[in-house]
Amino acid sequence: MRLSRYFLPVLKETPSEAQIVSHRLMLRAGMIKQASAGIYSWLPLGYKVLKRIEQIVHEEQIRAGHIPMLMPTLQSAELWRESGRYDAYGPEMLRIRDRHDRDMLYGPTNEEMITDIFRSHVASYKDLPLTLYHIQWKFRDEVRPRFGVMRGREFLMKDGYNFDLTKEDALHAYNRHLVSYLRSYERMGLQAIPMRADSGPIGGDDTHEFLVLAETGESEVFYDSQITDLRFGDRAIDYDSVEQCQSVLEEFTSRYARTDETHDPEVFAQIPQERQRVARGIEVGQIFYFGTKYSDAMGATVDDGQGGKVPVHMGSHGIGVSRLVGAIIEASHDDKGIIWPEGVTPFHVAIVNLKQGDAACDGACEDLYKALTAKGLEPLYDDRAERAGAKFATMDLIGLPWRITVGPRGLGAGVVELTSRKTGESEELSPEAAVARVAEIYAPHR
RNA sequence: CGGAGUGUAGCGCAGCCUGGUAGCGCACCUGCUUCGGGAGCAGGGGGUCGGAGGUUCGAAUCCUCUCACUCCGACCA
Repeated sequence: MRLSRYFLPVLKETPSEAQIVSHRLMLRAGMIKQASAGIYSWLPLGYKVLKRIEQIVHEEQIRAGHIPMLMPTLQSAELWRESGRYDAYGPEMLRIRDRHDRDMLYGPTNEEMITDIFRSHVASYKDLPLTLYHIQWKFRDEVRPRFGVMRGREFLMKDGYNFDLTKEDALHAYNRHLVSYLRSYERMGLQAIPMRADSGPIGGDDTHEFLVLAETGESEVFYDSQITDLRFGDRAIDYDSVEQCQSVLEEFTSRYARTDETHDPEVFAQIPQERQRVARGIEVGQIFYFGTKYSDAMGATVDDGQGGKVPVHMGSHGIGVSRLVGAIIEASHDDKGIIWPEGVTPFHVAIVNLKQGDAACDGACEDLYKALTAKGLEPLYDDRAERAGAKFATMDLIGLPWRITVGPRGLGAGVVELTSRKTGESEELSPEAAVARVAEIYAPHR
């Protein structure tokens, strides 16, 4: 993409409504524009990041054997009356009446709808296990939306639902989700710690929340410092293996890690003092096992193969996709702007032309652009007639992890400069070597 | 939902108390100079001061109502 033809409305000054760094940077980098309280338009740059995150979530869910689909944003109140949640959910649910006076709602979640789909089409234990998911906009009419996309009213969420014959099978689904979530967050350059949590309005017995540590997090968290040394890494995992998934769960949940909702000071005190940590975190996902709560209420049963019908065991699992955009920025920025992890960056590499209009510089940039594109990379080429400082400031703000700087001085010596946004370190390379180097950097991310 | 605020150019703000030609910085347009970390000078365009009603010769300014948004707290992917 050539910056002169892109739509990137960056701001030099910080809009006054933004309090936390991710919100400020998203506004300044031209990623979002507020439409009304807690509701945002995603401008091109923000949209790109959102799509990258969504793509990672899809890939990891599919890898785990979960099946993508799409349910609507608007739902009929009927299903919610059946489960008993139409009244129970309260004013957070946005209720709408259509022209025929039918009660509708903008879905805050989809347990009812998915259970309805399931019971319509699945009647036998032979069709289990089954895990369906979608990534769709949700609406929760928060009393007080704030922090930009971190606590919006409309938000994009991946929500998945597993259907299993037995509790054991459903707990395997729970573990499978935990593993797939760990992988997903790591691909996004994040460390998200599973913490024992409270089930809230979804209901259920077993639940973990995934939290990204950040000073601006909304939840107070308590953990054993050993947990932050854990990495899932690129280990091979067989998602069908009960043992493997179980052992990952044990590895990542055996140490103390809880939110303030479930924090137990007595247990916490048993951790060696030097390993006790109190911090703040951002919730970026949650997994639940809730047994037969919805299948009982809504009659989702299967033949058990022995002449009887049994309600299926279910769980639901969510990743806050739009919230992750903010969470990643909270976890990765400096005073100049955003620093995108390679896995989610909107463009792979910046090309900064220091002397626009100079035949040698323009030509070298064009060649770089073509060569990078040919490698399947997406460069953002700053071809504006701006001064060097302005171009650097823009690129630092929007946070592309790598920048190739092309100027007459370097070109005279046959080199361009490859700079890491994160470390600020530069190396001088021939244009060909720079392209090869960038391709190599991104190889593990594609 | 309790408490506190704010709405004036695309963004950041001043003006309001004490009514009298709507202003500053950034951004934008034109020209010249500049050109490896948000350039300088000169010129220029852009506002029914959130909305409605009222008081007044006259309202951004005073009064009433209303809408929107933000912040603190309690609640939540």
